[in-house]
Amino acid sequence: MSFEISTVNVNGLRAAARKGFVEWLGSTGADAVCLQEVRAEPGQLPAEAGAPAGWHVVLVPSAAKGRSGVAVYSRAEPDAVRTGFGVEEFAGSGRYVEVDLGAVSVGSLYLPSGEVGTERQEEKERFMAAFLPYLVRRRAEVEAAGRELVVCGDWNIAHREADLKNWRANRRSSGFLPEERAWLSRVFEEVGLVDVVRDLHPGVEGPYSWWSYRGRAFDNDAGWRIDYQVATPGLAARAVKARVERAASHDLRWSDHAPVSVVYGAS
Amino acid sequence: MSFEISTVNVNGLRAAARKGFVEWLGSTGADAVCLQEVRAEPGQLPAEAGAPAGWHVVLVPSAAKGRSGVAVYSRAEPDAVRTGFGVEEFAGSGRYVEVDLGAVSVGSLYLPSGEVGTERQEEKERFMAAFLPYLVRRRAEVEAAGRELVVCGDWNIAHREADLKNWRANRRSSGFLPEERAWLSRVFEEVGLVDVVRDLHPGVEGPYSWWSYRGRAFDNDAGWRIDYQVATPGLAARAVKARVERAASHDLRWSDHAPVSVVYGAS
DNA sequence: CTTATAAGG
DNA sequence: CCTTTTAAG
Repeated sequence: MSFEISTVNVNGLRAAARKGFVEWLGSTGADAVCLQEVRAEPGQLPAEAGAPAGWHVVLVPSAAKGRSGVAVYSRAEPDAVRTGFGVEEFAGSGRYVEVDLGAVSVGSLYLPSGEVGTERQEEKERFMAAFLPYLVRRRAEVEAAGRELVVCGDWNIAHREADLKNWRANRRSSGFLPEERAWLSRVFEEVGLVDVVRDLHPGVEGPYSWWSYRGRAFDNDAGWRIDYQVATPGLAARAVKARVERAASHDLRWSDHAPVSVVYGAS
Repeated sequence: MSFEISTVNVNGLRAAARKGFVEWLGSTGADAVCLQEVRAEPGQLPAEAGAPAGWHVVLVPSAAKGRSGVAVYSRAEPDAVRTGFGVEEFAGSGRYVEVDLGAVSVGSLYLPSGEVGTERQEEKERFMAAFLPYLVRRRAEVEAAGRELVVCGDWNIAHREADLKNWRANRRSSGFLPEERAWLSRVFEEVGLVDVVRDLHPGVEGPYSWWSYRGRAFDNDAGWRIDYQVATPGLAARAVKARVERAASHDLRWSDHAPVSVVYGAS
């Protein structure tokens, strides 16, 4: 049986729920949906967003109110849930959760956004340094058990020039720094995980998954591809279809990111 | 010649301007309009609200950004402008301004709102204690010069039971405390200024000028009369008509207060 | 419930 | 530009 996974940074689930997330969730064919930047605790959400009928919800908020927060919504009940990735500094940061759904472990990642020359960029780099060994370990564990892993989410890094519209102007911008791009290359080349959407669509621009709310970024399609599904090779080989659900108009947007969805065929 | 004065707490002029204040200002027949809670500096306002054609604007913001702020809009250019009332603690608080328009001085007052048991209630009481002597002095000065005075604004006190819908439930609420009501009585009885709207309409409930945004206060007309025109007896005797411009529907509200307007006949 | 603010993105 | 928080009302 095939299954579909979607991932989207909702930029505040309370606001997204008012603007169209609930309708999107009702119409998606996905079996699992990974969310980032929920920016709310379960009790702050309306039931149709926080406990929708037909879905199991695992929500890991940040200890800091109104910040970060990741979730996995799944039609099947998860067999297991793991919160965080075992690094003290990022415990309680609401940036990673992983659920087991049959033979696949599905992670929802919200990698910190940075700003060059600030402490937030240093935090982003510490996160990257801490998360890479976790990926190495998880790949080994998962494959030793005959299972697969996909880490979905907002990785806050565009990998190559084809992954953002204005790459020349952004060579010194956080999210496209050489050291960030090199780190992502290590995830793909050293750890051996696969950028599923790029694997299915080599040699195309984008598809972008984030457009700033500032200026005319959305109208000009001045986007970035920073939301990924990063999978073990065995699972990546089963990916048959990928799409980014870019809103048809500004009025239909309910986040500054768009859902990135992948259909995986039967094993 | 008769003239009309309106007073209204706009609860943030930027928000009010988006919701209907500009249209109201364009349709009013008033010669002078006193505003309270402007909550903006002139440069933060769109021209149609901050510098409308046909009006002279005197705006006194608070030193604290986004707080308080009073203004007088007048069709004639003021002959003089006085800011504050000469008490150090409330200098820069954006709570009082007075302009001279011919033989009448028009003040715009935003008396602090309080909350029982808090420092804000103590500040309200210090303001009251400091403002009363100012009124005494100004009445004497104005009348000695053969002029009149009207202090318009949000006094944040309902005087009598007829001045709020739920007076029993609010006997211990800031805005209807015995000491606040007694202070207003002193303004009327000792200082000898006149509550113009009540003088024209004795023995009626209200008319209320403020309805909380919380709950169903507006729909239930659970209002308070806390916005006043308080005038020297000579001017009060010339008042011929008063009204509160309560919005016809929730959708037409552009503030939690409504304009209180008085027509004064020729002297 | 609504207006501001500030920080975050 | 947008969503949060916090303070104020």
